Amino acid sequence: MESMLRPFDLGSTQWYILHRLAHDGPTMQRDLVRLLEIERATLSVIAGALLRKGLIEQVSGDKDQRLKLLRLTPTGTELWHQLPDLSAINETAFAGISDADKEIAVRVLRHATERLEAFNDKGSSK
Amino acid sequence: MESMLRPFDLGSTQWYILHRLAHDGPTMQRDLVRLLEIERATLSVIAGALLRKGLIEQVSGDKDQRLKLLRLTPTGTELWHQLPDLSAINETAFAGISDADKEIAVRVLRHATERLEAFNDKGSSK
DNA sequence: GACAACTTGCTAGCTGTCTAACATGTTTGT
DNA sequence: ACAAACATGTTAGACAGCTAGCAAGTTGTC
Repeated sequence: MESMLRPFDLGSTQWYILHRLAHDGPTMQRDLVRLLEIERATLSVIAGALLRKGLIEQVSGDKDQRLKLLRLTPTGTELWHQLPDLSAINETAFAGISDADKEIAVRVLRHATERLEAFNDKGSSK
Repeated sequence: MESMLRPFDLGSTQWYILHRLAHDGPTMQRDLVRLLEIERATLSVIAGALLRKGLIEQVSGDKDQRLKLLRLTPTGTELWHQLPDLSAINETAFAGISDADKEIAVRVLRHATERLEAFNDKGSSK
């Protein structure tokens, strides 16, 4: 994914943000934190990169001045349409693997993740 | 893993390097690149961090002056013995998952990785 | 022996991730 | 109404990873 995006000077998380803005319209920064499951601070830096490149705009909310809305600029929209189709990545990776096996893999990883998060929370609260 | 090592000011890859040096003795930097499957440049930086902290030594080879041998210092050995047991991580993550399911998960991920690497190599040589 | 090719390591610059600490704005509770 | 608590975003400093390009040592070929 990184290597397909490199010619466009984009990273994978930058792509996810553009994807969201292109498909679901302007989005609150707060909500992107939940959607992408990254920290506020991480998003702040990455959004800063997209801002710097002029691909998105950041507008403060009306009612709640803390909230900031992210939205594609015309430049950003134009770039989005020029990007290659990344679905080949998924198809390449999982071609020839049965749905049953994919489901098992997902389940194993999800359970491991949940257990490690619980373990970590327990340890840190002590 | 990161959160268990944080109190000791170590990152996960730093731990892997110490692990190798503690269990298998001094190792050539070149070989660590293969063992950890990271780039030369990445190892260079991380070894630099361990050097800075005085946990390892870096010695140029006799015959081939390019080669550098990494080895634990007494300080590094001492720290290693104070580190907590990280095997709990593995046990926590995969407790209650059958061996068969674990094997399937490993297989799915390995195949996906191999296919993506092949895909990537093909694309870049064009 | 000399020059080319390869190997090894390093630095610079980028991406992404995190925690900690801070600034601001909103809500809540007295 | 004012102070405390909570929410949102930013900056700073770490860690880990990558590519590109440079420097230096080794090897191989003519």
